Amino acid sequence: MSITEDELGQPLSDATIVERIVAAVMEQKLAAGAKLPEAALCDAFECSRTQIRRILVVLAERGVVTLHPNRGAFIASPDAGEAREVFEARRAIERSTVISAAAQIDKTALAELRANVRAGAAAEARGDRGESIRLTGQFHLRLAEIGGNSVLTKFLEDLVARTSLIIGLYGSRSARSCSDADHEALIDALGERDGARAAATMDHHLHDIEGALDIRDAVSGPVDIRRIFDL
Amino acid sequence: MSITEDELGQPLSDATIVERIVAAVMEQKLAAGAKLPEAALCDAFECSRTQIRRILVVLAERGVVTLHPNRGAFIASPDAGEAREVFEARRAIERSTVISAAAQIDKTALAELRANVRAGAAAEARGDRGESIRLTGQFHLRLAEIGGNSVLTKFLEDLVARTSLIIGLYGSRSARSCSDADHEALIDALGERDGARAAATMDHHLHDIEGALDIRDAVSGPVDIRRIFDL
DNA sequence: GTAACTCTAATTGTTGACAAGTTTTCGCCG
DNA sequence: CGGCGAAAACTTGTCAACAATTAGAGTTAC
Repeated sequence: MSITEDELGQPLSDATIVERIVAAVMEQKLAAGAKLPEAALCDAFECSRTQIRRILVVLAERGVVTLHPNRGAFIASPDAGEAREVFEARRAIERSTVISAAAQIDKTALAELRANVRAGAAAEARGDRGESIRLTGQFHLRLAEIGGNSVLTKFLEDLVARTSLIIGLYGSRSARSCSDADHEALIDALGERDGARAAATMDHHLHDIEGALDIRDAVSGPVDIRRIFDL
Repeated sequence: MSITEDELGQPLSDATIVERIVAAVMEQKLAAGAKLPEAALCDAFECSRTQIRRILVVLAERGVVTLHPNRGAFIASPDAGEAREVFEARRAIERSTVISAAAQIDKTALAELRANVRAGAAAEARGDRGESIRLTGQFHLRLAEIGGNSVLTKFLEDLVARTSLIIGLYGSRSARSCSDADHEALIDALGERDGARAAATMDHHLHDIEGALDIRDAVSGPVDIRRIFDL
């Protein structure tokens, strides 16, 4: 069973394949550091190597994939510094998107966001961690879309995917990535069109997520085995 | 005479060629809408079509180039909506970079920024518009580097290049893109490590630049010739 | 038992030829 | 003379074969 199953259809577009790979990353089905062999991708998506190589360049440009010359493509694994930079970048961007969203939001959009939170809670309840993570990412992206700036939304898409990798790398098994309570507080502020409060809430929210992680670089040099085992 | 003239050297790296094309855009040597034929680029940079095609994908991903299927690559020409989005994105990002920069800046970095302003003024005085524009862009990027967030810096690199296109499209011939006075005010605030003031100055500065432009879409539909000539 | 070395297999990177599509040119007709 | 249409020339997109590099297995020596 292939990932795509395009039912005898035409070849998938670049955009579609990129989206599917990014989605797999967000659902934690592709972990940081995973190898992406060209042949396997060609096989899975039933496409040519030319197309896959082009797609890998795009993913590398987005920071989701790292290309090692002559060794191939791997899902990126952000180090501690990059992880912190991604969160700082998200705070900068989402502060802006959420203020715009507060100014523009309508009943329909609010209902949509509430539905997202409900669906996320349901996924969490039934233990579908991948879907839960995907939905919380979706929440932030929907917010950016409501804000109406496609340039910022595109930046945020990349950052959300990279955040999934960071949570996979530095998060504990139990901790939730985004709390529903935070998202609800955000929705409340948006409902009252209170941009400043929404921005403050978002800033707090992102700090919380980052704070719940244990962002430290693994020691890469000559490891002191004795130290690790307290000998 | 080729653009590169690598003096019998090894083939240029992807990164180098991308940088050179972006630099040409920033210096307004490549205007919005210009066609980039693969053959011409291969010729100029003395490289293979494979490499050029890969580079065009990267530039497209960065928003500097637009790819029209079966028609080739063109320097992007942002419409009015995109232009405004780019400025809003810059305000979001540069607010953050400038606050970080204020917290981290030292004498060396300050001197460097002052030198940049002087060089820009000199270029302006001798009428080297390209160099002047390049240097003002450089100023903003240097600031981001001082801020120390490479993720935001990379985003800003793309936005600065796109801003050059926007200024080329919507700016009047005479207007300067970035005023030296603004940059000096920024340096002053940074020198006093006053992040909040630096952020406010930057916000003002970016609004000024945008305000000096006449960002309107050319009417693309059935043009009313009579209206245009006031008949 | 381990470390270093070699050889094989597999994967990535590049090249050149070919197919598909688009622009331009040229000729024809109104 | 201007507009229309067909054909040629050119440009882009794709593919398959080939070259280059690396990972891994197996072997040997210590």
